[in-house]
Amino acid sequence: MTRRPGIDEVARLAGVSKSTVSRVLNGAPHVSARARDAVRRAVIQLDYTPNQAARSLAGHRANAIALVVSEPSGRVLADPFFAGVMRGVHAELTGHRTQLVLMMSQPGDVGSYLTGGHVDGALVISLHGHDPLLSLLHDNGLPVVAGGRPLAGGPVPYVDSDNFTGAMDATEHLISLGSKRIATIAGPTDMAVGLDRLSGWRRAMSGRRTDLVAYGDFTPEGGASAMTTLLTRDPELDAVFVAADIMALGALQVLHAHGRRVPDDVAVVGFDDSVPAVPPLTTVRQDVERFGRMLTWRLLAEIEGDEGLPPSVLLPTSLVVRTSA
Amino acid sequence: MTRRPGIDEVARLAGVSKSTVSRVLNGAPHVSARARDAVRRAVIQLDYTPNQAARSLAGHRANAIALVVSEPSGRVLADPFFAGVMRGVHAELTGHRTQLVLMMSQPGDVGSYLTGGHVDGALVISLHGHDPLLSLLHDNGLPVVAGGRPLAGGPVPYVDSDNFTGAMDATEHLISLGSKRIATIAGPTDMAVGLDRLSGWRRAMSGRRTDLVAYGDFTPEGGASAMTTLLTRDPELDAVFVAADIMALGALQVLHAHGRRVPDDVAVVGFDDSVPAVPPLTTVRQDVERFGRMLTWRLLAEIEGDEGLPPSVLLPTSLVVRTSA
DNA sequence: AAAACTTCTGGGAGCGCTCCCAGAATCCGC
DNA sequence: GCGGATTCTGGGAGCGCTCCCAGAAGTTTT
Repeated sequence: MTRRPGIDEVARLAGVSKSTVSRVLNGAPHVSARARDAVRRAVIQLDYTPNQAARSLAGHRANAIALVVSEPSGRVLADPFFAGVMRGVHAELTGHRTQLVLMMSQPGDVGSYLTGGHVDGALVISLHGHDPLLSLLHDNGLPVVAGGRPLAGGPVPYVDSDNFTGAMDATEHLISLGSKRIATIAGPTDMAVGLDRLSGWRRAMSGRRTDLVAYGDFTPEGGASAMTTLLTRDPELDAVFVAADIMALGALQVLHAHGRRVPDDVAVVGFDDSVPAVPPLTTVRQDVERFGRMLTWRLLAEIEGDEGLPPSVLLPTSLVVRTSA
Repeated sequence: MTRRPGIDEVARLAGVSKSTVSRVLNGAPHVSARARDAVRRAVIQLDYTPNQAARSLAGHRANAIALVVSEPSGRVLADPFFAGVMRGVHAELTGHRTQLVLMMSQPGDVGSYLTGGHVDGALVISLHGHDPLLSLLHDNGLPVVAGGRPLAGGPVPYVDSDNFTGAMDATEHLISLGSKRIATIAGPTDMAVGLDRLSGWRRAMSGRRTDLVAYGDFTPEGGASAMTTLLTRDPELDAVFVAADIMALGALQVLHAHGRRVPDDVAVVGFDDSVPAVPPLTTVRQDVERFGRMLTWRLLAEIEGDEGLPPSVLLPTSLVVRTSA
């Protein structure tokens, strides 16, 4: 490993001072074209890369943001939703010389690291219940944006999909198909995404029986056991709104095992448009990559201290009709 | 944002010198119990967190490793395989005060950042063809471990699943079931994982016709179009070994659309044991979390400069028989 | 009891940048 | 043409740590 050149070697080669090299590197004003070119050439010739550590130390900036997955189990990592968000985050980050540091938070352990100035801001997703992480970070002055509305409320801006409307649309579609006994497999009740999709279902179901509710945890297994419960409670049910495609996968397996044909016997609508299934799922699409980009854009703006930002953003969803309903 | 306490404030409060505080923080020897306790108390009282930037700068250590996803498309992020690996990586990292920096590499852009001393080592996964990234990093003296055997060979240690044997087992299972016309949907030919699984199929098929091969790119869509091709080439085929569950999902959709029952008309075996499907897939299981842990352990050992390490590791696979074959 | 270690401790020189300040060069208006 | 504003440039003081060195304190050996 050959020693890396430092900024003064670049300065020497370019025939200018460290200060000028620094200015060029950071795109600061007040640099003559001649100096700029000389520095650029020297940088290339030496294959110079600035040392991030020194930069952070001197510049009081970490040049990194954290993506905090507030879920000990790591369940969310396996979720296609998360993968899409991450792609979006990454897309928005390119060109910003900002690194992405991934953290999985076991409640209580991550706070001091984050507020310790190691990152310039944090994206927190998959937040459960009244996790104090968000307010902890916010109170410490760290720019934070939540992915998904935080149940606890509070001053932290968030980006979310319009889960309520999406769920309502999905359920209305089921109703328009003539389904009579419409059940739902809802998400966890300690997350807004679970609650909101359930509310959407309830809203669309007003005037009908709304007792066919079972809960899953956004895993295929959870969807499967919820489906089993529902089938026991009402063997005659003829439709299910499943609050996540990933749970629908499990539900479909159970339905199949119980000899129900989809959509003939039981119509199924999912949410997310994230997985291919047999039969292809009618589902509510959300643009997860856009979600990730929005999240990141919002955080970077927060870090820059931009004014007049929307406190929070709600992204639209759309129903995609395929064969499962 | 209140100013963070520095190491000298801790030193003052504990009544010792900066040097001693530093020793305690880094678990260095030659510190009296009295001094150690005093420092520990001061750290807690001040809620002190060391500044990583300063630490890296002074210590010539970044305290971070990179997980490089060598795939511009970001396809791999949506793969459950990747999610599992990441969980493993994270699990192995806890307790190592080492951060995980995620990078997606567009060929050529990542090298200089990585060799620039911003990370202590790199995990490179989803490597295609003869991507020079690996040798670039290695030649620059950066500890690297590849996830999946690099096609280009070379001196870089890797961790891989025993794809060859797994594929062979899967195919032999199909043969033992009495299938006569066994096709395969193989992975990309510019990745060892694609090649090795294909070789396993070929090996098991020796003595039979091996022309029923179509290629996919480890996406459901790729699996679907490969299945369509195969069905056109031989409408009578009665079994398929699909080199990834995620592709099997697409293949299943196509089989269903073409009126083929699984497993009655066409038996299907997948690889990865990563997705629930209808019908439940017979597949080759690999322990992806273990894969990630192994990868990380190997890299950390490499960074520590441990001697006598196995150059590479091959993890076993096992056939899980369910209903699709 | 002195010599020779060993354990512990503090001082202080960097690590490679950024950014403030002050000075040099260049520009402008009247 | 000359003062004043403006653009450019270099010097150098940190940023908050680690780690080397040398000295103090304590232990063992001869």
